[in-house]
This record gives sequence, structure tokens and C-alpha cells, in this order.
Amino acid sequence: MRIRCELILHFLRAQAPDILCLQELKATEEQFVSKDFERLGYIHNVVRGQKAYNGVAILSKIPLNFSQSLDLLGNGDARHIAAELVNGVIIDNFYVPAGGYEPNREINPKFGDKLDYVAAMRDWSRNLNLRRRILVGDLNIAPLEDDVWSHKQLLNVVSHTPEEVNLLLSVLNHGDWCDIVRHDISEGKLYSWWSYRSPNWDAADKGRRLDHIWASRDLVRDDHHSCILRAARGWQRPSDHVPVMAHFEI
DNA sequence: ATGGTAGGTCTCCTA
Repeated sequence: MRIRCELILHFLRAQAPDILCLQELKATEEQFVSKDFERLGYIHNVVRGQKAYNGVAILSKIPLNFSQSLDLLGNGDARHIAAELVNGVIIDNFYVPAGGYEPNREINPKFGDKLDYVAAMRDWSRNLNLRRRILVGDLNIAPLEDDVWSHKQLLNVVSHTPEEVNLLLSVLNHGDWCDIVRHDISEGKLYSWWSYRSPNWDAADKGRRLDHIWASRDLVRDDHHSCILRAARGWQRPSDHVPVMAHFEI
């Protein structure tokens, strides 16, 4: 996040969202400098930081009633922060574990942690009274065939295995969330992430939709819209993720 | 069939 401060400010000036949720800050709360964000009107900010790894934040122009942070694995990872806006809408911002390379929890404990984390999200979500609530984040899972460049070639690749996909869909369905970006853009391939390891990301276009915005059903109206800012992947010193945006009339 | 890049830091670990 620190190395991408200028990119974030550029995005905020250009798009001026009311709220920006960040994941994988790789910074402590002390290292998270919010003065520049405050200058742009984001004065209601909440951060859950961690040295070198993880870390999540919510930048907001809208006043917040309170914030909280869940530790779903009980290991101290900074992977969630939630805030309630003054209008009563709660935003949950998650950074789901990436899960390592081998999609087998017997030989790769990181994959087991990922499965456990998403299962804990399902149990948490199931007990919510789901109204006026938005869930966003780097969920590190691309659930649909059109969320990856090749469904068949990624079936055994962490982020698109049936085990992960079914777990994520169980969070979505048991909680009765609406995948608002897919609701708004229902047809065709849709990606939010392109690996750094592919030098020609644009031409090769081997992307995945790892970043998501979900909403409780009561917030889903006819007049909202979503978009993914693909162009941001081509900016100077880009992140491998691009902004996913949704507009709500609340 | 394999390796490719990036960031933060413990010169390696995680993504």
C-alpha cells in the first residue's frame, strides 16, 4: 500500500468514491499515513494493520458509527475490518488467505487455512440478520467459469478449484448475498487480477476475478451499476489487482 | 514443459 500511495490518490481524484476498501496493506497502523487521504475528504478512516503481511482499511467520506475487526482463524492475521456508516449500512472488508500453491491441505497447510477461513466466513455470515450490509474484498477465489481465462486449465489451480468455489458459493448462498458485480455484468469474461508473472498481461489476458462486492438483497435496486477498472492494471508500477466499483442509491 | 514478477524484509517468505 505504501508504495502505491500515489496510485491510490490518483484513483481517488479520478473516481471520487464515497468509500474505498483496501486489502493487503503490508503495513502497520503506524505506517499507514492517511494525511493525503484526509486532504481529499476521506477523514473517516479505519485501519487494521500488520507488519509486512495482510492488513485492511476502509477510507470513507461518510462518518462512521463504529468499526470492528474479526479474527476468523484466531491467529492474529489482519484480514477483516468492518464499519457501520451513519446511514446504518455496514461494510465488511475481507482479505481471504491466498492459499499457497498446492491445492491439498495434507501437504500445504496454507490451503487448509484458506478453506478454514472461508468456512468460518460461511458460519459467520449464516448468523447475520442480512440487511443494509455490503461485503467486499480480495476473496482470492474466482467462482464462475467466466471469472477465469480458462475454466478447464484452472480446475486444479488454487483460486478456482471446485472445493474453494463450492465453499465461497456456500457463503454467498447461505447468507443470501447478491454478487452485485455479476448481477450488473452478467455476460462474458470478467477479471480483476492479472499475475505479475505474465509480461504481456493485456494481450495474453489470463485474468481471474478474485475481488468481489456483495450486497444484502434489500440494497439491490434497478438503478445501481458496477464496473471494474481494467485500465488501472496498465498504470505505472501497478498493483496486480484493479479497483472493483459498485454504486448504490442508499 | 516450465518459469515467469513484485513487495517487504528474517537474504527468504508470501503472493
